[in-house]
Amino acid sequence: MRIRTPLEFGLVIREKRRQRKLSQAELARKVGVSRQWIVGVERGKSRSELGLVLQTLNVLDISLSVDVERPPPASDATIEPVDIDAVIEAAKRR
Amino acid sequence: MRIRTPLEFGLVIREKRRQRKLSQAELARKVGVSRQWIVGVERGKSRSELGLVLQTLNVLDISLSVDVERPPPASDATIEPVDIDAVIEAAKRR
DNA sequence: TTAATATGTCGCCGAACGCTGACATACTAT
DNA sequence: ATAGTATGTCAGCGTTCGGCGACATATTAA
Repeated sequence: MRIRTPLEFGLVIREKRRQRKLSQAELARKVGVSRQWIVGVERGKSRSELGLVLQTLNVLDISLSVDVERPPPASDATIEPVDIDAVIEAAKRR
Repeated sequence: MRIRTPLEFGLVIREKRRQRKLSQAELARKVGVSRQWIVGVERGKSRSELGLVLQTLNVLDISLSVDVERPPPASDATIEPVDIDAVIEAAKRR
């Protein structure tokens, strides 16, 4: 599933926590945060600490991955233009 | 690529930023954060705000996803045990 | 080498964090 | 109904954030 927002993270976490039959308090203990913090992430709090969020995912065995593809922004040549004059200048100097 | 730590996030961001030939300053402007903040995430600062990190990934067209699989914690029956007495009790009452 | 960019680090600031503890309101099971 | 559990929210507190501006140190270009 594609993740774009903090809320989506929260929903995934909540889902997995329930699958695991853990209360917020139990999960909090395992992750090493307060129960209120769990409430926050699950509700999509955007300013949650990245590290704690990752820690939570790890505890719940939720694996996160980035696609290393190339979705070109729009349409443009990716070929590097060459400044021929600069090349010549550089060649002269050595 | 699997992401487990804030540092891994940082490395991916840095990589993609360079592919896009953006300076930290330019990326910062696009994301709407300070240049110092970019320095922080790229170095794996664990307490970076989740929302800003996601915003950065979006700007760089880095897509994030969670695997909805089931990597069983170890080995145990996932079959729910049934409390037969409880069921009978419940049936009596209605 | 020299100049220009890019990157990393510092201190100061107001704002928000995450924690504890306490309540209030669901939800469940008996 | 009623107790037990789960969840959401509040205030108060010390800590850290992320922004700004200023430097110091790479890295790159001429």
